Amino acid sequence: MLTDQRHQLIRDRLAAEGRVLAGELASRFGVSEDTVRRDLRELAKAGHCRRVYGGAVAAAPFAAAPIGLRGGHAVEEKARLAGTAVALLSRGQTLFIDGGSTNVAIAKAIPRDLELTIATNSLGVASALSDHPLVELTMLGGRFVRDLGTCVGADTLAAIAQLGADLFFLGSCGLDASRGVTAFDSAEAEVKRAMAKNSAGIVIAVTNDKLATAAPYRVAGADAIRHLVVEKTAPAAILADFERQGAEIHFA
Amino acid sequence: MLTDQRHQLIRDRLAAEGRVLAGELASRFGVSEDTVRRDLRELAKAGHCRRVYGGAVAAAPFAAAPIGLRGGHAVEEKARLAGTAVALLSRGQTLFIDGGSTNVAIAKAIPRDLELTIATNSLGVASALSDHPLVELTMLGGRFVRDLGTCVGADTLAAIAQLGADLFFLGSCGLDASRGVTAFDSAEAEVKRAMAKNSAGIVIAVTNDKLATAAPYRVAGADAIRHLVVEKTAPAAILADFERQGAEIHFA
DNA sequence: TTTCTATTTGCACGTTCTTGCATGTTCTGC
DNA sequence: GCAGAACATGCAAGAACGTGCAAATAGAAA
Repeated sequence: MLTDQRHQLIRDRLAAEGRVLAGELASRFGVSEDTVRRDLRELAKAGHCRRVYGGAVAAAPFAAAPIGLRGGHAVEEKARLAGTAVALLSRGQTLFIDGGSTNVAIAKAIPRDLELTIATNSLGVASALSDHPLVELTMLGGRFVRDLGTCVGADTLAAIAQLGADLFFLGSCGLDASRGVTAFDSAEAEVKRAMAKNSAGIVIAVTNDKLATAAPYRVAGADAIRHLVVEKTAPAAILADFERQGAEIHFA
Repeated sequence: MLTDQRHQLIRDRLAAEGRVLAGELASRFGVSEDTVRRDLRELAKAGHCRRVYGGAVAAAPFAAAPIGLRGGHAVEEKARLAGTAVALLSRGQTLFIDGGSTNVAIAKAIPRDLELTIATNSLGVASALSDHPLVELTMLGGRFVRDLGTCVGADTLAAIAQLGADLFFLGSCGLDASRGVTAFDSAEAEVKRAMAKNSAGIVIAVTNDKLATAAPYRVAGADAIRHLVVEKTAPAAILADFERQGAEIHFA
């Protein structure tokens, strides 16, 4: 196994789970723990992770994610959500992924050996996927909105209209059992609606702070959500409301 | 087996698997590992892959390589070219910028206080511009080509057809006074042609190694070039040919 | 075809890199 | 504070590497 390959796999695992254990990696790769420790030391030196006793944890991705990763605190939590979310994927599927830091984390967590077709209007997601050799990637162009890191507008909508997907990873929004899925921006909401319309199922992965909140623009009803990926500590009462409307709950 | 044939097979394998092993390729092709190493060295020099101990991995086309010292000179030279190229810009202009590392350098070099409208099909250029507050940015979507870091295809062409620009920064191509501007990829050439058609002027910034070279697909004649940005050490004889056909030469 | 030249290839050599082990040190949980 | 795990460091074996050189090969010229 190539050193570089090991490094990549460790980074994948860091993106998916937020942490790695030296011993576990050693047995997985079939190398000594010393070698793993050397790898982790180098990755830490390059800023890809932070070394801790027993392994390493994901570092705040400054350089890796130039766009729209504002929430630096919840990095590890988002990586955990992402790891659970990508477990929903299977080979050959077609996905819509829109913007938001959680969706960037999900894009990073997608295994490199998984064959997928993905369309996204997020520059961050596209960048994260640009080194996944088996992903057929379509960039949905349009007017670039700096604050969101995504493309919106008529061109974006026209491109979406020509596509259909198995799953739509809907990100960065308000989420309320009665008001449904909502967005902060009109044009953004329009794009999300178009993606939702052309998808067989919607997946939403959220941290607790998004639960039971709402934004001005409505995207879809809560009953449109097929998979809801949440933290272990999410309030059961809120989740029950979504579950009643047909959502499948996945705990990260 | 022909050298070019081997190179192509290696590139195919890199595209499919993201990595290759020197020993594996040697036995597969029936040549010595030395030959394979030479191949990998050349492919790496051409930017098609990154050399690692034991083999090579697919190159990240537009990823900034701050650590790599190998291309240190080229990076510095490209930054100098970029600085000269952005001096051609003035407030309120509309630009097309396509892919290539030189264009990413140019995008980075654009002053943050300059008001511009820019359309690009390059993920790297878009990322570089995503923190320029006064740039109105349009992402030209389409099928994403990993090797180029750009979007191509019918969607891209359709989006370009709706736009017009003052200047087109045409990147990463072969450049010859008689054969004109050429590209390595058919779809890429098509996009460049569309951008050229809808632009009032073409700007090309090249390092010396691109001068007097040609690729299979023709994009435009040498007489279409309005501004040619070159290194100070560029051969005067070659430049004279371009100047005769109407290009304005700018030394970085 | 034959000859000449330029390129490619394989081999030998010395060098560099990676890796696992041994050693001694540091950290964590009890 | 103690025991054990995790760690850093030094070291040696082996693999991978680059380079110089000669043989082999391809392509052009005669």
